[in-house]
Amino acid sequence: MGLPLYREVKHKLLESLRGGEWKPGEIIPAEKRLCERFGVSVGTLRKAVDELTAENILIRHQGRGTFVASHSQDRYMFGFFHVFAQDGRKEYPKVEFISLTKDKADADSAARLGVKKGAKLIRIVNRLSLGGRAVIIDDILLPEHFFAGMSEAQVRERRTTLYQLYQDSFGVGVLRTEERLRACGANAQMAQLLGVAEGTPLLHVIRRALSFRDEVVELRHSYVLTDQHEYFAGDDSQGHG
Amino acid sequence: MGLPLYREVKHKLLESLRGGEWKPGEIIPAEKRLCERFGVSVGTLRKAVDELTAENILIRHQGRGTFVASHSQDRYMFGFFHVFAQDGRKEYPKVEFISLTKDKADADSAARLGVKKGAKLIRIVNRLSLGGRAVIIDDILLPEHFFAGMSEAQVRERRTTLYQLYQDSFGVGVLRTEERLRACGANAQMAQLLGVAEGTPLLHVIRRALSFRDEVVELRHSYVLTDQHEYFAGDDSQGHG
DNA sequence: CAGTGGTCTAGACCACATT
DNA sequence: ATGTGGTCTAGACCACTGT
Repeated sequence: MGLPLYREVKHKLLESLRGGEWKPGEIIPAEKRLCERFGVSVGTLRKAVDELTAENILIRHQGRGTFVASHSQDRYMFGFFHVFAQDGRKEYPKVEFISLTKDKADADSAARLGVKKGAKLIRIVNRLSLGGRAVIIDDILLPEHFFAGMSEAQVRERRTTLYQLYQDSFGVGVLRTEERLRACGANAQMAQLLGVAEGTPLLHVIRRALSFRDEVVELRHSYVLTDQHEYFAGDDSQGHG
Repeated sequence: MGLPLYREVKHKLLESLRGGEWKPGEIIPAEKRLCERFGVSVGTLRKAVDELTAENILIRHQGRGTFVASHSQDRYMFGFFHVFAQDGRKEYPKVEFISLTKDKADADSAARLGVKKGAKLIRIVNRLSLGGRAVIIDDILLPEHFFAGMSEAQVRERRTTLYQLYQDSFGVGVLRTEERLRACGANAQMAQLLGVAEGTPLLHVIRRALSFRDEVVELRHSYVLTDQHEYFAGDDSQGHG
């Protein structure tokens, strides 16, 4: 044992979520129901749910209910997109599809994705603009076994974020991401796509997107032109009232 | 009122902290005492303290007591230093003092520090090494009114982190930081200090360090050589048991 | 209105650290 | 043994949302 009761409850909730009893966007039973189901008091149940909301797995709405987190335009903006104009203005990027190809994992991609070298990948390249100017190249690598049958049309014609596409069309929910940053010089292709000279310093963001089960679902290399923009690394949640 | 009781309690605790009733590193009264003092129940008091611990303002130790957060080597490593070897190894940087000079705020520094253009600054330059190799140049700008009388000897001979020096010698506690990242090419001085060619792409980290009262206490430009190292932007706190 | 999450209480007992 | 924070209960009432 040794495990606090509210942790056990949390694990039982996670099991139900992983098992698909409640899907992204759906409501989960009221606190009172869950208390009866698990045989605990409100305070204990709430502490379990508190932790799950802190981890962005559940979302509470007073008076309405508690919901399983899902990907929306807002959540994307709030939690996953970190590049802003230097003056701090927030703006949705305009996404321009460049290509979708099949590829195989090289040593670096294999290590970061947790697949074997040579494993089949789908590769998507996008160009993102902010304030009417090309600022970011996204080079996205997806293990094919999560996204079998993904077509160029699907990606090109979507009217949502990629993460919503993963979720809605492939049942792959991105729960959290982990980013590592470096600096590099623009190669010929990036230079051309961004309209800058070869060798221009770019911010290189390496993002791994993780599922519920902590599988690496996407590896994304973003190359960012930072002469007029900045990447924000702040703690998301601060309550300094 | 409209403000939940536990928020009021939190604010009262913050006032006592700001007023200096309890100083960094000191213990605060036991929960029972605080309950009596504020006339609330344990649960309510705990909820207030919960938020303050989540914000790294207080630290609880079961069986010992609750303490005001202070800067230690570990906390520095855990919360403020984000550059690691590519393979993920954590390592304390070796810090080498380069210079301490007096300076005046240019437009950019003034804006980021929240002082007037031309305000007096103290400027410290350090070189940091990881794995025996120079990897980071820190260019640190301090508003002089927070750090009057800071001497080169003080900075050169300290055996602690800078943030501990700020706290112990000037009563300036760094509570949280906010970082923005860009890419740039090495200028002549950086190139020389890092032993690379001029123009080499560097990661440029712009950190603002904030006090209790949300004053900007330090502006730090870090220039990082990322051929063998990466900057980690992950959420610190994750409890995926 | 009924149902939901949000706050709050007054106590109990447990786990841990220090004396 | 004492004092600390950590967990848990069984209720109560409030604030918000939808019908």
